[in-house]
Amino acid sequence: MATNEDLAELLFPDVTKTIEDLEREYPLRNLPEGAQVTRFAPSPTGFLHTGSLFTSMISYTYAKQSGGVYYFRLEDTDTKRTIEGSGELLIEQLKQFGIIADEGYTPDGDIGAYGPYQQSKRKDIYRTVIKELVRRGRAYPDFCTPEDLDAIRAIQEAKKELPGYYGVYARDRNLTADERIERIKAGVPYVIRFYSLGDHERKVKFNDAIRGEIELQDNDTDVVILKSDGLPTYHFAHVCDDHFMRTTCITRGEEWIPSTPIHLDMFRALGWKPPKYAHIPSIMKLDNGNRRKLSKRKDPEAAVSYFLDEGYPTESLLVYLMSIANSNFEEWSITTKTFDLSKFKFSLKKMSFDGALFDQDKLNYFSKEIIVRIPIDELYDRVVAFAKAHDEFLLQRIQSNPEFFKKAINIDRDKPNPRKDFAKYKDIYPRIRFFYADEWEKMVESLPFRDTLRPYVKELLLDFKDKMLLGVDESTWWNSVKEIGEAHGFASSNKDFKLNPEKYHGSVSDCAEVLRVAITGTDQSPSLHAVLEILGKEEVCRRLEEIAKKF
RNA sequence: GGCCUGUUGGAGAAGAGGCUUAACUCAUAUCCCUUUCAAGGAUACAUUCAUGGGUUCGAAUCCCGUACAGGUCACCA
Repeated sequence: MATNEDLAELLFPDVTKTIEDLEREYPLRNLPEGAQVTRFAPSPTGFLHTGSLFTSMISYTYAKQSGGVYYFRLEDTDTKRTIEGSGELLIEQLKQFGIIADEGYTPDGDIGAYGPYQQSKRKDIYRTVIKELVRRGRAYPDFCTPEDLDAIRAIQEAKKELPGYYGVYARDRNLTADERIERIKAGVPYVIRFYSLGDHERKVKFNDAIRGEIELQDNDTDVVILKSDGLPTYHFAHVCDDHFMRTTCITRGEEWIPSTPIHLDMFRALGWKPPKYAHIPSIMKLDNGNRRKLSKRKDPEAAVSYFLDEGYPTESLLVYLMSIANSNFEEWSITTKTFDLSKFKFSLKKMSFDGALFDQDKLNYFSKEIIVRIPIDELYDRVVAFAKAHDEFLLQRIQSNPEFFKKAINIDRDKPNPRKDFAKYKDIYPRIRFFYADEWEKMVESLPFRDTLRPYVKELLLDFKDKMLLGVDESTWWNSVKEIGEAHGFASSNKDFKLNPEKYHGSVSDCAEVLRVAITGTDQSPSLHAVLEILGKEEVCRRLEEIAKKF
């Protein structure tokens, strides 16, 4: 009569290592008390999701602030969904946000002593552990076909019982070693399942680092741990990898809460100490009055690349996400007058349990505050970098006259109450395009002069051209505008105009409006004085003359 | 359907039996300042904490039920 030992040998003849060997190979980390080992472990199935950035930011800061280790592991066990090169892309995008792993998978090879950091390269480890499990009767080959499984599920549905491979429904659970060996030798395809000793009627408790104690029904299903392609499932890989990589805190999406009993069941079977779990809430979006998870298909803001393409500084998104993670961050940043995330004391306990609605307004608010604090030279460099990556036209514009561009975006940014015009780099050009002669030419086709002002436009503009002072300080310039206005019947102050509206055509503000429309093509612009100084006398006169001619 | 988690303003949320007349921030509105816009300043915005009961001298805070929302039940993670 064959034993499980025989079965294990038949299944994994090439495995010579034992779990003890692995324990020695991956010793406990020598870290100070309280230091946390966290990880970000995505599957290479696409671009970085905003929720993933959120989770990785939390993992990263949690590890860093505790003096621990944050590493990156590639979970590439789903060969069907794997997208070539997306692992590299994920790392690249994370890097732009300053989330750089201490160890882990990189395109140029692994860094760190706990690798491989790519699940497809860890087969030997999984097989070693599973061999041991088989030997101990805690894992077994299951020969069910997908059709068999469907049939089981159909019965369960009909009987309104819980779906799953458990108890009497676990068809191959109680096969003898002989029967198993016989089928394997006959070449019947199989997967390896975990042999659960759990009791569904019992409850298991665990302490979530965010939510506190969670009580769930114990796992009693024999989940598959090794797929027919020889790769492990998530459940098993998580238990194995996080054990041998010595992760202390699992940060993962809240959708994993219901399967935690499976993981705990396996940790129990292996006699390993389970890590701490922190289930991170997902970022939500309002859709027809209902909350739902940010969806990559429906919501552009679900992809981190969207924010990069729009030209949000990376710290804007990070700061926004931190304000969701720990709502006291905002007050902290106001009192300390800084957005430096590394100085903020992050706490898992302060996280809220339900997912926040993604709030573009709030992001924009933070981003304006952040951009206005960037010194002009650095801002310039950043916009250039953005243009190089995303906007060829803007790049040409900037390079045609860098100093000119720099002045145009710097208007009134140095004041105590600075202008906060830009939430993202994409906002910049539309606001300053009138500075460029060709754009201005396009705009003058239809100028928003008010009808009541039109009769005075020509004379006013001509006089501005001849008599307005340039190259002087703002109040001197402004006085000259007032004088010209007065000569044409415009009150030199709004108060005078309001007192005797019948005596005037309008007030200085109307004069300024005429000037503004002519020069900038719009009735809303930053400080006219600054605009005129940047454009220079020659261009100002040219514009005034050209518009005057049209009247 | 079973199980789990959650429910405080338009949004993020403080709050942990009396310090709450429910903090703070964003958004919105109005006013002030002002040559437009932006910025800034001021004010307004939950008689009430999903809902119904209960405990208590006292509840957003504790207990029970109900409703609603989200998650999960794969050889996907």
